[in-house]
Amino acid sequence: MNRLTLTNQVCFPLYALSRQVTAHYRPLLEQLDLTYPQYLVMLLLWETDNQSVSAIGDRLLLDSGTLTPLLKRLEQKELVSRTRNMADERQVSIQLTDTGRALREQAATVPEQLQQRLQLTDQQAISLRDQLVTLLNQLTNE
Amino acid sequence: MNRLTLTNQVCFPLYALSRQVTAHYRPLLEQLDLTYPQYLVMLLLWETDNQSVSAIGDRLLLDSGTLTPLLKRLEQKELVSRTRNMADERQVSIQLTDTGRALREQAATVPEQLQQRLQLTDQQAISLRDQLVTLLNQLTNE
DNA sequence: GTTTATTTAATTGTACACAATTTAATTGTA
DNA sequence: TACAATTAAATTGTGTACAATTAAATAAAC
Repeated sequence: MNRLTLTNQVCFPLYALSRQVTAHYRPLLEQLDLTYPQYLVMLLLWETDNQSVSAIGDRLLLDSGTLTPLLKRLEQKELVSRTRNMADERQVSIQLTDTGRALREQAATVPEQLQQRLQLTDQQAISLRDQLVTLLNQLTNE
Repeated sequence: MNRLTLTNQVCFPLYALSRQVTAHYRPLLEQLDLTYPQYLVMLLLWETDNQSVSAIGDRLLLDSGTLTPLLKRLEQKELVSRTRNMADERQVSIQLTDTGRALREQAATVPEQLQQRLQLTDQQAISLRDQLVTLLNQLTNE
C-alpha cells in the first residue's frame, strides 16, 4: 500500500471531518452568537464556573495565546468576567455573568440538533466518541 | 445523560484529536519546512500534478481564501509554480517544480514515522480511518 | 450577437492555533 | 531574607479557516 496519498492516511479524514462537523455546528451556534471554540469554553464554565485561564486550557488543550483573546471577546459580549485571582495575582479567574448562565438554556438543544444533522444514531456516536477519546488520552498522557 | 458537557459530545474529541495528531506531524514536517495543510497540498500534487486551485480545494475542502495565500507560500519556497490556464484564464494551474517533486523522497518516511508516534497498529489505523471516511462522505455528499 | 448568469481566484476582514518571548507574581533555596 | 527558578497570562508574529465581496473570464439564454 502506498501510504503517501491523501486517503491512505488517518490524519486527513480526521482533519477534514473535524472541520466539517464544526461547519455543521456553525448555523446552530450563530443563533447564540458563539464560535465553536467559544462554545467549548462556555460548556466548560456551565459545568464548572470560576476557572483559571490555564485550567480551561488544560481541558481544551489550548494555550493563553489562543484563550486570552477568545476570553476577551466573551467578556465583550458580557458572557464572562475576567478578574485577577486575589489569592494568586498571576491567575485570571473566568466567571459566568448572568447573561452567560442564561445562555445555557438556549444552548440546551444544540447537541441533539447536531446529532440529527450528522444523521448519527446514539450507538454510532458513542462508539466513535469512545474511540476518539481513547486515542486522545493515549496522545495527551505521554 | 447530560449531553451539554465536554466529554459527552462527539465533536470535542474530534476537534482535540485532530489538533493533537497535527501536533505530532509538526516536528516531522518541520524538517521539510512544511505546515500540515501545505503537506496535504503537496500530497495531492505528488499524486496528480498540475491541478487548479478549485480542484485542490474540492479534495481538501478548502476555499480560495485559504488556498491562495497558502499556495503563494509554496510558490515562494519554490515548491510549486502558479500559472493562469491558457485554455481558461479564470483558472490557475498549480504545478510542482523540480524541488517540489524532489521533496517527495524526503517525505516518504513521514507516514510510518507518524504511525509509530501515534502507537497505532495497522488494524487500528485502518479501522479508525474507514469510520472517519464513511462519516466524512456522509457529510460532504449532501 | 449581446446581455445575463455562472464560475474561478483573489481580496478583505474576523477568529482561531500555536511558537516564542515578555512581564509579573510566587515558590524554592542557599 | 535575598535571589534564582518556576508559573501564569499576555503579547507578538505567522499561518491557517472561512464568510463575504470583488473582478475577470466563460457559458448560457434570449
